[in-house]
Amino acid sequence: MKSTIPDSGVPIGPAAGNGSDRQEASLHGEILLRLRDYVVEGNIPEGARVPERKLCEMLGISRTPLREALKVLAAEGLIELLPNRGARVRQLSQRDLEELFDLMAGLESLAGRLACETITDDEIADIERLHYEMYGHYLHRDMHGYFQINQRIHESIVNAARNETLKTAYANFAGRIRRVRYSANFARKRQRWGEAMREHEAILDALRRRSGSELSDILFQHLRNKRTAAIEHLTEAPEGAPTSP
Amino acid sequence: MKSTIPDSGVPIGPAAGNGSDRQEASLHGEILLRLRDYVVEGNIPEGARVPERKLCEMLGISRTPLREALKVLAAEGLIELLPNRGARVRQLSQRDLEELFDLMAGLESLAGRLACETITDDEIADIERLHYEMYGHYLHRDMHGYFQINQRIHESIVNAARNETLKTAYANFAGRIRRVRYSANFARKRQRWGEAMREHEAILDALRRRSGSELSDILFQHLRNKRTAAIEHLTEAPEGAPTSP
DNA sequence: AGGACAAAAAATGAATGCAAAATGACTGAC
DNA sequence: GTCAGTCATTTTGCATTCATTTTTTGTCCT
Repeated sequence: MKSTIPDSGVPIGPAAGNGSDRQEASLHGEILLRLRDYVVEGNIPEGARVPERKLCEMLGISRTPLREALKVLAAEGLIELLPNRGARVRQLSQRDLEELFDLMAGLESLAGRLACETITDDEIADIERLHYEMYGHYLHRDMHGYFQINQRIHESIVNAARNETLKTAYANFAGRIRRVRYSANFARKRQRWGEAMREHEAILDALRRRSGSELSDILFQHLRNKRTAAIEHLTEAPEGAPTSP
Repeated sequence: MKSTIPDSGVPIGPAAGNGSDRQEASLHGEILLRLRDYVVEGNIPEGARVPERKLCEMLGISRTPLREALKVLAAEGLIELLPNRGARVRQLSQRDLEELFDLMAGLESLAGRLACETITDDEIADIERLHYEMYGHYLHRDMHGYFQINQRIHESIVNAARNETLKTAYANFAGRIRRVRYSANFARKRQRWGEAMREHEAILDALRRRSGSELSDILFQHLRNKRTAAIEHLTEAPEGAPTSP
């Protein structure tokens, strides 16, 4: 057996009904979007070799635009290209994950600092609403609901920074760890959960006072704690592939 | 012929003696490195259209690997690809520059915070040496020398963070504004210069005390001030590089 | 039977070819 | 004299083709 890609019928057909209405003018752009999603969503096992041929017939295109897309994905850090041996989904070592988490922490910390400069009362009110909604989920021990709101809060902070470049970079790095992040979310223990809630309150407090420097610290520490929990969880339950470079 | 590329004989010959010994196995990798440098160093005027054909004969290759490299450069934000109308060097608006400077400030601020966790006394001593060397340049009003050391200090801090992912991201964004940054360096007025020196002393102080949170603040503010000076300078002298050909 | 070597098969990297779109120039009308 | 429309040329986007490199398969020898 050569193909390492799960052959699930027609995963990404040529003109398969794309749920979202986004459409790229060029073929390689279209391919890029679809392939990126396909990889980010974890449809290809980590470290699996990805024969161009296979992808070509999956996507119903020739190799040229596909290869262009692969180069871009490699530049984004999602896959890696081995010379003369094709592409493989990038395998993130524990160290890579730590570095990525720290980087994300830094970016969100920056977002918080910048947000304090320009955020409006309305925006803060929105975040407060989200916070209380999240608190409800916390009280009901609804982890999934909690986590979705949590994501939206952090997203709101990044948006409030009013820095598209930062937002793009944040999205890029988020994509790299999305697969892991997902399982990491559920790694949150009860104890850590309560802690996180308190941290979120502190975040709101600093935001209300527009104390950028404080918010920056709190956000960084908050995400640092999250990182620790996530990494712990991953080393406890190594999902299929053990971490080895 | 309305080639917008300065036709300086053999700008990047096929096997032109590359000063550095770095060599990529694949052609597209080689091309990518050379084209990136070529663009970053400002050999192509901003917003200039870049016909593939021209680049191909400049580099002595066919269009396929070139186009792959262009896609990657576009993903990196150095150039932009207009559908069916080729590539152009990305023109950075003032807003783009502000965003990039802030992002760089955030990354360096993060680097400082992380560095405080693991930096050794020797590394600090190295930075102190650089600092005093820089102080010498300051006293002698040697702006060029000052600036080179300044770069090395900031580089040392990023290295001390021991985060390759951060370092790569930092290098990427630095590339985007390198052209501007270069002229911005010389924008430093006397007054701002003295200020910068004091800030650098505060940086060293926080570093010695391993106070990550403080260092983070100081670095961000330091780079914020730099940003202001740079943007001011650019709006004062909007068109053309200070050093005319 | 197991391992080493060699040839076949397949995959990758790069070049070329072809259709569609865009650019530019020329012509003609007002 | 200016502007609009049409056509030729150039350029881009993608498919196909060619040349290496890698991987697999098959055979032979120990």
